[in-house]
Amino acid sequence: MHLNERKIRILEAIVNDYIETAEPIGSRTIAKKYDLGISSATIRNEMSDLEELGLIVQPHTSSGRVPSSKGYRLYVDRLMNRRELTKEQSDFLQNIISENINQIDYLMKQTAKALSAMTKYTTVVSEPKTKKTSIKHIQLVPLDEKSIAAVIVTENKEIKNHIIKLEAVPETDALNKISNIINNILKKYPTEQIMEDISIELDQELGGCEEIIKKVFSTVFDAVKDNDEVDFYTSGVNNILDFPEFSDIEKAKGIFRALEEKQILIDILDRNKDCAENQIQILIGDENNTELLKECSIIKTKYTVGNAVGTIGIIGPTRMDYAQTVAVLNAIVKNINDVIKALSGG
Amino acid sequence: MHLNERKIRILEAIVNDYIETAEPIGSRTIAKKYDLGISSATIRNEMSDLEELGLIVQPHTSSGRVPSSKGYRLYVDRLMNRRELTKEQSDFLQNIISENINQIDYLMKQTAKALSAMTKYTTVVSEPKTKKTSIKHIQLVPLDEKSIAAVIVTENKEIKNHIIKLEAVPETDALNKISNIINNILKKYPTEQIMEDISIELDQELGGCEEIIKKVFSTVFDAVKDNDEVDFYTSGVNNILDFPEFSDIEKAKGIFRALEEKQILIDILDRNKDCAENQIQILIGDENNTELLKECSIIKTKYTVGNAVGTIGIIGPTRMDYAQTVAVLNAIVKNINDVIKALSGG
DNA sequence: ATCAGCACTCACAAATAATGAGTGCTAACA
DNA sequence: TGTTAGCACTCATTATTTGTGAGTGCTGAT
Repeated sequence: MHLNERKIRILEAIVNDYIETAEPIGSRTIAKKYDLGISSATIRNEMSDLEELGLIVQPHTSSGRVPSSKGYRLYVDRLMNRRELTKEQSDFLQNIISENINQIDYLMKQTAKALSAMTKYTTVVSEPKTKKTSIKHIQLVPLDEKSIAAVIVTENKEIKNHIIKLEAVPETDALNKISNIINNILKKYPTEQIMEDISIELDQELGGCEEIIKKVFSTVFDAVKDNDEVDFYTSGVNNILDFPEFSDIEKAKGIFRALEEKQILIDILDRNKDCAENQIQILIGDENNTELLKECSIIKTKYTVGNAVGTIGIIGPTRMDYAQTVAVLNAIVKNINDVIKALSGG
Repeated sequence: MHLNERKIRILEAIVNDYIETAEPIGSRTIAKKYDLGISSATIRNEMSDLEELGLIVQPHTSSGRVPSSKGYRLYVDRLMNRRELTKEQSDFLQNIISENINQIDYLMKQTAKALSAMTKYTTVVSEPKTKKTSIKHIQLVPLDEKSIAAVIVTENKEIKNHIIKLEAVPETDALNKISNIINNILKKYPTEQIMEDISIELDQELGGCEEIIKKVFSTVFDAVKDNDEVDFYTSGVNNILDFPEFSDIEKAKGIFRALEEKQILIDILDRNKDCAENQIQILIGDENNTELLKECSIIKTKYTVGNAVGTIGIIGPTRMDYAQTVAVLNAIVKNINDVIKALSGG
């Protein structure tokens, strides 16, 4: 059966209408609402074909049709027209994102907030991560009589603090000296090697601070190791409840549960290693392979900070407004890249 | 009308039953289920009195009774028996809370998680705050060619990082020297005074680093100023959906909206300045003065870290299990105090 | 005082009917 | 041969009716 132009126009009408109304749509409605120049009976015949092609489905006999995953796929790949944001919309993004952002995590938070506010969907922004974190600089700072903080700067400019307990805390000057020794070691050997065998390093002249240095290294490495846990920010989770398809409380609960499970989100967001820079990926319905999210679609893209890569994902019902969301995502990624350039460049 | 012992026993039965079943309870049910030695007709008469006293209400004529806010109040103040946790329960808390916690925010997160997991209610833990933050120590750390981080240690041992952009970043040794100068200034004058007039300080010998120091101070003070924004962690928000009283999606939405509004939560949690250490406060129903949360109760208590004070709050339906929740909260506060002692003492 | 008994109320559930938006199929028409 | 008017049929949704049962308040006997 051939998928002629007319069938495609009808499919388009169905998708657009369903995105708008969330109600199954019938032949008569299409005939009245969209000026296709054919009667409802003809549309009925074509719809029957579209169903046979697996592009639309009937929730039950004698109800209107609804796009299937395959139907959305076709729509997204071939029919969806690139949309531009209005002036107000891009101004809104501009304002939120550029406003005095001086730290990555704040940028992530703001991005998530802006996206969920604009799209009315749920947004997840994952922290930029490299495969292996290598440490660039360590500075020890006194906290109180019995503890110091190790401030760690990683190669991609994350800053992490870790508290270390000591019998007695040296003077600030001494701490600076120890920091220096540590940094020299870091400069000389790659992080992994030190992690493998700390003792190699301890041959050097350490000015009688072996114990502290050992403690610092072991704490820091523990921190780096458990660091493959990805952090992310979620915003607009409650928007879920505004969609009629999730007004069934059990469905809503399921989605909430999924959004609560870090691992589920990580798996989905991470599935873009194959994907090119600045490209937007769309997972429709069960394409995300998560039972709890099988009625959701996810639109996502990578963003990079140095050689670290994070992901921005927008989660909505399968009938989400793909064109609009893609436009918003495109716009925000551009803004983010500017901010990041400013952050790391100057 | 006198509130005799029998009336009180009946009220207690009503409250206990309603906490358990969430269903209005009638005289016959009480007579059958609770061995009060009186007939349903007598109970009926007494219930009529209890209603007149405002302690119970009827959702509609010819339905069972439900405790009113006043009824819960009486229950909480006079009837509720102190409960002890079972061995398993306190072990559970012990495990979650004591497990290698070395930073306040991690402790907060774990606490929120543990409480919501145990109680099945929603938990909010607010960050310990002092009225005025005074800075104890500042350490500058190189980040890249154009930026440094100011690591700030406050009097109550919070650690904050702030990125500062510079034309050119000095050597590590020079940064250490500048850090020293800054710390000397901090030692000499109270933070507020420096904040009021930075220029006072700049008379001193600054070794030609006026510009950097000025920049550091202004960044840091900005940070300290906007710091009166309280951070907090929320956990178990989705538990809301498990209560039949919130199975109406509009009600659930309202509560979610309230829990999303930082200011609402802050207002409620902060309302314990008058309250003694280690005391548990209970806000029943509309006592929290928040329209959206008028069908919720809040059980909360303060905890202190140094001279900073945070709050732990548990939010549930008005028919929440007060006795159990108070017991859990008591137990966890004890655990937390131990951890905090370990954190700051040694 | 207590309580069995009785008439009454009213939310809720089940059963029934009415509605209407949708379908597929057929036969006539351009 | 593609298009379409017409018709019988389906079925979710809504409204209506009819129990049912857990509850009440009141009364009069113990």
